[in-house]
Amino acid sequence: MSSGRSEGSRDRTAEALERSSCSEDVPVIERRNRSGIISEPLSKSLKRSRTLSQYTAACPTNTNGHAHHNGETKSHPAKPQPPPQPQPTVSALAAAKLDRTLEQVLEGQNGLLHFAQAAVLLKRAGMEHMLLPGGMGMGMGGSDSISGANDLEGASAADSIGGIADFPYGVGGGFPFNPGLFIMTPAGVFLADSALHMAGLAEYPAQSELASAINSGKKKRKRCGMCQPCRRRINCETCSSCRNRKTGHQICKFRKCDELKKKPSATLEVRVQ
DNA sequence: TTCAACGTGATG
DNA sequence: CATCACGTTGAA
Repeated sequence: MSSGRSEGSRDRTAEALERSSCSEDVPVIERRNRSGIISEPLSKSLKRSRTLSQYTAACPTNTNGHAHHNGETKSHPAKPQPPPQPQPTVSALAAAKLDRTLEQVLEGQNGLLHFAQAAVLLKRAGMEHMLLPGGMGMGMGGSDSISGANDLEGASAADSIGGIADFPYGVGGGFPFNPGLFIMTPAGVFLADSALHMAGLAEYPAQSELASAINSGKKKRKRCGMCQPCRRRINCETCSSCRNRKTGHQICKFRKCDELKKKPSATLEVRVQ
């Protein structure tokens, strides 16, 4: 049980450092691992933490100078943008992007499709008419609009669709989709798997998993990457989780995502009818 | 394969 | 309720 806690003092520094400066300027303590884990800002996936734009655009391709890190943990004062690769054709790029998007969306959102993304996916599946009768609204026009993360970001108006009240189509009004196809969460509106089936997207291998995951609530959830704890980059090394990391396999208490603290069921608000 | 971390049951 | 411990997942 209470094994050596001799390390309590030595990591005080790290803790203090972090405490005093929320703006991580921790030059020294950036690497400690081998069960000392410290520095590594969450798992790699969260290093490029899914910022809002990523939730919607889900496209880290740094092509357009649209580097726009929102809540991105800016550990580096000035991030030197790696040289953009020579752009292929727009359509090729868009296609690649879409594939990426799908993957990332499927993974990143715990199986929930963000509305904007869903729209794109549906469109890709030739169902855009279902979403947008006139091809208007939410910033997605023709296929050309897919070419940039911009429009998706624009579409990320969905992000601000905090509630159904803001829903552009007024559920039950002109909205062409069965509301039951959507899952409302505090983070936005997502497509339920039934909609994915309709869109033929269920064929994606991950989909069935996700579907069952959603239904059973059994899938490992991911940190949101945006809450305070998520943005914390240093383990306190003093909490029980840190102390018992070897056996406990738990993230530092101070880094535990707020979303994950909640019960999964509390996050998934499924609208039926 | 390794490692970080989530889920969950057991325990105090 | 907090903590511990283990199994497991998911990413690198």
